Amino acid sequence: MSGRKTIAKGAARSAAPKGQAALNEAWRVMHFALRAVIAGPDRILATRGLTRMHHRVLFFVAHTPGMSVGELQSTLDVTKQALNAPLRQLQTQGLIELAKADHDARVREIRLTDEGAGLEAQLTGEQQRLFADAFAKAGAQAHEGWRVVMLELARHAGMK
Amino acid sequence: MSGRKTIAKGAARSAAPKGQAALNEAWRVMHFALRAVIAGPDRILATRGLTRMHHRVLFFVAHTPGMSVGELQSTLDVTKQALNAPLRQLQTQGLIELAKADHDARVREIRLTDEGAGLEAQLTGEQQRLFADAFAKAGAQAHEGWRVVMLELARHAGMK
DNA sequence: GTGATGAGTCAACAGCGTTGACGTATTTTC
DNA sequence: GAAAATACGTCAACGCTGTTGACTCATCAC
Repeated sequence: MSGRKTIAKGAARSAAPKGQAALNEAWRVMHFALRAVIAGPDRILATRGLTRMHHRVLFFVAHTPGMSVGELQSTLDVTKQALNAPLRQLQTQGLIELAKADHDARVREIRLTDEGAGLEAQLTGEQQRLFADAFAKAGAQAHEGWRVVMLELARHAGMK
Repeated sequence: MSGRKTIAKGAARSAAPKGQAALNEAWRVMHFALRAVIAGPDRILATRGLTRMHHRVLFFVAHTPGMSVGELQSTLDVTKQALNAPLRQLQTQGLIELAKADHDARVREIRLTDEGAGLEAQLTGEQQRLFADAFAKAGAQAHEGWRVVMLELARHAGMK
């Protein structure tokens, strides 16, 4: 690992490392990219005393309003005990609402309140702004290339 | 910024989502890609009763042989107590060696044994194989695009 | 009515990190 | 050469976040 060149930052059109070096770089870069995307939401969540678990709840409920507790549980693949506390906290903070379902009074349907929807939008907005930025600066072709490589990687993880 | 160079998008196998949909997709895809890259090493480590912390140790020691315990500690940003157990386990499994430094008998220099180096190579090899695969299937232009976008994202995380 | 289901709760515990306090060997400082 | 400072190891207490297990309660299905 010699003192090779450091990755050019602004002008991203620098020469790509070749062969083995490229593979060494890949994992590192992905790590930092991931951290960048996570950092924003985490910071916002922390100010409310919320964690990534809360974020996950907000995320899925935003995409599937009226989701039942059980559905959310199996979606997140956690136990109901692990879900209980975050759910209550989100509720008492006025970010989500639990209401009995019409068709079955046992199930409780989860929905975002206006404030919850606002927070969720803020969180994913923060992430999307980063992606939009990166895609814009990198150009359409780079965007497409990024996408193809990512899908190729994701194939191995049974992406659904 | 985007130096206009023509990148053939021949590798694109499906239509890219446009606008907002593309941003929604990005985070999902990145998630799955990450899982794919992590899955292999995790599986191998699990068969030996090792965790990601052990992996991190192997990784850094492989890149900087003779590293001291203190250096490793601050590199990983954990306490010495948190490092102690994994370090001993790796030692008793014969994957690393701790030896007194010549220049200072207080510091212990960490090195991989042959077996440790073998495991480390297997772990990163597993990851690199995935990347190499994805890059090969996606094509050189896609690889370059991927790289540019990732660096653009990573910029926001103070990549060093 | 009986039994199954969705949800919530209490309790015990496990993993993995933390802080704090000490012990020990070795090096540096004066 | 005695007194700090340093590098490492270890014991103990604790916190966070998840788990499994057992139980209650309300509601639904037959």
